[in-house]
Amino acid sequence: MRPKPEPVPIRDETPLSRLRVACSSCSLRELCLPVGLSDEELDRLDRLVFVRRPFRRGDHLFRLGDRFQSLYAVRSGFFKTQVLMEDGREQVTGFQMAGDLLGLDGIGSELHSCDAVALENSEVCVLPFDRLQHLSRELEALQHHLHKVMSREIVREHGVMMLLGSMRAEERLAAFLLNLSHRLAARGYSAQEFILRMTREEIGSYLGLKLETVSRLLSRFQEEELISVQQRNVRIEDPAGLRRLVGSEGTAT
Amino acid sequence: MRPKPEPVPIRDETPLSRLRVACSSCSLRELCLPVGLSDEELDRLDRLVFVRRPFRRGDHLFRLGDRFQSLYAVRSGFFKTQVLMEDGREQVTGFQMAGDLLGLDGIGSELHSCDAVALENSEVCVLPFDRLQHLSRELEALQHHLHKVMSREIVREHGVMMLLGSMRAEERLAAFLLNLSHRLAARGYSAQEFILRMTREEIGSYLGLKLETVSRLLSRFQEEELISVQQRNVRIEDPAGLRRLVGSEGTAT
DNA sequence: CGCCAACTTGATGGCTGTCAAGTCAGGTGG
DNA sequence: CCACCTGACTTGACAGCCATCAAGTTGGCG
Repeated sequence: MRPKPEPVPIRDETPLSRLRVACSSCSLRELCLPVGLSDEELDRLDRLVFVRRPFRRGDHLFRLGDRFQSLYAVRSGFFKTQVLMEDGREQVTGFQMAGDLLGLDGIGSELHSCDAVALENSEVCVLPFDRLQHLSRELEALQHHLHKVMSREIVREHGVMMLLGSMRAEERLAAFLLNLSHRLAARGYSAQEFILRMTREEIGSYLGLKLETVSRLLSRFQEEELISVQQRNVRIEDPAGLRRLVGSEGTAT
Repeated sequence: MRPKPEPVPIRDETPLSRLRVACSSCSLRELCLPVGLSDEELDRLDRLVFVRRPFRRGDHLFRLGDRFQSLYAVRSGFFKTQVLMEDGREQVTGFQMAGDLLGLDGIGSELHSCDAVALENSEVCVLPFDRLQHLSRELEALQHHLHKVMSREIVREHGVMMLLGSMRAEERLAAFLLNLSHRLAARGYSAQEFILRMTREEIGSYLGLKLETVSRLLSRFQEEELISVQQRNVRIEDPAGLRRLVGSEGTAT
């Protein structure tokens, strides 16, 4: 059922793979963990981060049941996280792009409680959690930021619960498109035009809908001139119209 | 629409209301923040916790938009948290009982992003967050436990997303009843027989269902001899049968 | 005792799921 | 370079689950 992952050592410390990445010079600095750190603090964070080799579409960053050791910051590319039921049903719990953190689910039980899968060729920064925790005891700004990141994840999930529990299909999809647009814009990409990195089925799983419903709604949004869609290429033609559909700012992720 | 709260100072430090509560002697010690602290560490935690006066049914512990200052540990009673949409729709995001922590949503933005409402007469311990954060920089065990609590909240919400996105109505309600039963059992109450502290509408909101659907399903579960229900009194007659309905251990909160 | 909120139960309808054919695009091999 | 093949997507017809609307019923409380 689930393809065997290529064997990827969690902490390969050989000189070549332990290529250092400088948070201090990373373009994602403002979106990722280092927010608000001083130069000296950034330098200390730099010393515990190391890049892991790239992932290809379909590769698992971690799986349900894997031992938790590190958080991962997406450096480039796109991931999804999903939880599974015994009968095989799966629920996508989020889509992560550059600057987003992965692995927070594992802290509580020392085991990962979901799967993280690359949706395209991607690269992550590895943050060994014990060292991160140790450092955050010394750097107040880092500690505070880590707490904020976790809190924001909780708030994001509240938004998803609202979406799944109280919205109709068209509201969910409109909120999803607006959210994607906002997040891409925050990373310097076009808010108006973008490429969906996930399938209709993955969107549907995230939104609690079937892929046919997602497809039908995308077609209908196009007829109503809210968007243009061709395969995975999307252009938001009428953001205000989409916002009207949702009845809110579309803040849910 | 929303009843005006009775004015409740967030930090009333008058001698009477600042009754000290000893974590070290609290019966919830094993469920709440102090897990794994030494005597000396417990003592230091004690010094920053103080009890707030009781809440009555319907009182707000905090509201969307309130300034975030403290976490709250439920000492007795029952709360719900909910998020609101502009058009008035609301989504219950959780039910909190003794030992559960409230307010994690506020850390990220310094503002609370949901409402917390007492479902019955209740009492909470107030944990000023800046002092908690400061102390957790010195006490590794406290720091680690705080991270675990936040991580577990994220995992809990994954479970709710699974519930809302991938389960049918009867599965959701069965999972809900099993979860309530487990949590009450963990606190020393009967796992078999308990009182629902929330209305059918609140259950429905949490589960993404209408109150009529909840009511119908409870009746059907009773016909099928899975439970006995009379108003808010519930007795689980056939936990295995409920578990079979869910297809999983019913771990979602 | 009477009121009201909470709850139950029935009838009906609509949104979204299910099943079934197609269509399209990209990649591979001849 | 082109034909084929496969996975992803679209679209239609139909069905079922759950929402909606509408009466009641119950229990708690003033």
